Amino acid sequence: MNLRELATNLGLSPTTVSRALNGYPEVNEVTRERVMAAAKRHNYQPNTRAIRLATGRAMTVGHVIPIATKHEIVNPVFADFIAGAGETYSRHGYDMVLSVVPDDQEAQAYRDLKSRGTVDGIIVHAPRLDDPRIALLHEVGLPFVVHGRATGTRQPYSWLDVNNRRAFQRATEFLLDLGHRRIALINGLEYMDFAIRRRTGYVDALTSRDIAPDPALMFSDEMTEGRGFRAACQMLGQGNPPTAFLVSSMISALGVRRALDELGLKPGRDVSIIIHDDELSYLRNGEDVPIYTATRSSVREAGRQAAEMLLDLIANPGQPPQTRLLEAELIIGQSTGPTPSK
Amino acid sequence: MNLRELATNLGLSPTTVSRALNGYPEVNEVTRERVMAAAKRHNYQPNTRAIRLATGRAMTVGHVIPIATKHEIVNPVFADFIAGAGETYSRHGYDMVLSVVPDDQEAQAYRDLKSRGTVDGIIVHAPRLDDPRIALLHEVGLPFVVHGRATGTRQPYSWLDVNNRRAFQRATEFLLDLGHRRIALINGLEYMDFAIRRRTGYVDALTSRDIAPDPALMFSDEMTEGRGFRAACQMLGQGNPPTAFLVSSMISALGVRRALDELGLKPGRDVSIIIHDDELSYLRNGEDVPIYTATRSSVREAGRQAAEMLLDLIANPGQPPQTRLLEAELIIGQSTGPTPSK
DNA sequence: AATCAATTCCAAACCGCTTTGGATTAGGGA
DNA sequence: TCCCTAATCCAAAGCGGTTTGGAATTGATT
Repeated sequence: MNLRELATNLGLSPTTVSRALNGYPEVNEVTRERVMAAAKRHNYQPNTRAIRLATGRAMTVGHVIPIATKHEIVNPVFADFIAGAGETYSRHGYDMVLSVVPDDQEAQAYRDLKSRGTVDGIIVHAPRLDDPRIALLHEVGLPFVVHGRATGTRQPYSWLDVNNRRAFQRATEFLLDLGHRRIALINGLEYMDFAIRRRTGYVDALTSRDIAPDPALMFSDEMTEGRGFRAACQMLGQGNPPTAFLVSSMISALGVRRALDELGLKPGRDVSIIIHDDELSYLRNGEDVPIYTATRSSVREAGRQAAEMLLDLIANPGQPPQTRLLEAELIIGQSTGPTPSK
Repeated sequence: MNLRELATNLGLSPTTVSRALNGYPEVNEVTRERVMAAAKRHNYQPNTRAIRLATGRAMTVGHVIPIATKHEIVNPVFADFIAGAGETYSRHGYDMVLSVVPDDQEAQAYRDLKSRGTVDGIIVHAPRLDDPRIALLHEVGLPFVVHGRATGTRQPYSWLDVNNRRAFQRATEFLLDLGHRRIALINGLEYMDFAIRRRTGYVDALTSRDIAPDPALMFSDEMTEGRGFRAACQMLGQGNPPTAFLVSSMISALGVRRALDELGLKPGRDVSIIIHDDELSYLRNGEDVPIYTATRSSVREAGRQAAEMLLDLIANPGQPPQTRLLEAELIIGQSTGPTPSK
């Protein structure tokens, strides 16, 4: 059932039917109701392909997922962010397309998305230091919102981010207040923007209490269980081991915990741990009471809001870039305690 | 730059240009090369919206992600499956759209996808016992491939699945061979098809050795860390505790491990653990040597293959349903050992 | 009664591509 | 030389909607 059929069926022109369904004022209310009823009765759904061609809008937003040919790791935060963003899109009648591309073809992927008219806008994931995608998307002329920020970028752009610096500063201060002086940082890869900001927060907190950051206590790598385990083992095995860990990810923390287990150390008693908790739905920080003390910020909510921002940008072109900084909560769990008197 | 411009630019008709670019035989090779060169030079990309309308094909496949309004958990396997499927799609010039919908609107989502012509085919995730989506999609007339199977379904349909029954049967036998008699099963929700099959494999292995399955050792619920922890605590706290655990998910196993830690039990020595390992990229079972003994099957590879199957189904309609059963490997890690003599 | 504006509807153009059904030209065989 | 086929190319008709620019009708105003 298409528009033309419906129209002849009603004894009306396609024009009128289209207008009736789309709420234009130049159609009699009585007629409109007739049309609406007929549309429902015949289960008429306008063909998206035709709408898109006619209006020139794709009614679609794109998410590009670069797959590294080497260590092909999917961002664990991705699924929940997508779920949040997806909610927003469907509520607004937008589709979401995911482009999975080898990471060396990412730029071309954006260009194609634009020139083929597949999407109206883009969400940029996992921004890095001096991320080239921002300049690229400006050049290409596709509205976009970055989930995170890209230190070093000159041009203004729209972003939504968690206040990573502040979160890790507060977490570090919390540990300092508990008496810890040897605080380790198990961070993500340092070309990732969030990792840089978290380190900054950590270092700031230490130096403002006249503690020199110890490079031996600062680790940054992919946030996997294995890397977390190794880093923790190494740090705990050295002469002057840390009494507390600040860990950028729940998953790395699993590894840290395993290291503690192997050494017979109990979190919260022998060693303190604070993690950053993205509230991933499949890896909750405890069911009712938090297991880990954590800086917490829902990545799904970030997805919802980033999508809202993007749709707004698409609806109102020429608008100046929008930014939104979310504050993480510091929640107290069972993984932190005063420095053991030894 | 669109087709018409390119054509006038070349002094040709749009017809010829279209045919030249799409490899039709009724165009002179010399002309074709001229056209190709001009297309590249002007960076011409055909508008997908127009192609879709003209050809009637969406060049898109859909994945519907139902979000439960209650326990809104995103399938942890989802991201990697999508990554795998996405690779296949981009290689074939297909787009992937994700529809995030409240779970009570899932049926309508499929209907819309069809009647609005948004997609050419669908991947069905996480099938259940007597899953109604299969009959629905047959009725709607949209090609689809199920990732998993749906016990109880009469009509034939295309699916790709891991041999869950066999995997868990072998794993159970392995534990039996090590001398274990009290083997616990920490399973997923029992309305999920895979969970049913895994239980069947487990029960079969036990009964064929004349061991009656003990309901007190069989747990099934959402596969979260918390539930795994609770189940393990409860089982280990009872009079006749298990000496081995068979766990349906890496994530549940994290909880089981935490329970063991709290009781001072060491995996592989005091208690054995076998998990099912989907080879999630962000939760590897050890970096080089496996931590857990596991039944292993890459969900990303499943995504790749399921997508191939679907594209094949789309390209050759009227084809009988295709099925593919992947065998899981049983890999030996450090989490299993003989029953402690005690 | 005549005029004018508002209301209501429609025909046709358009979005950018594909595809059908020729038309034209060149080459080969009788 | 004439006819037929093959090789090239093109005009025009879709695909299924939206949107522009009227046309017809109605009602109010003078």
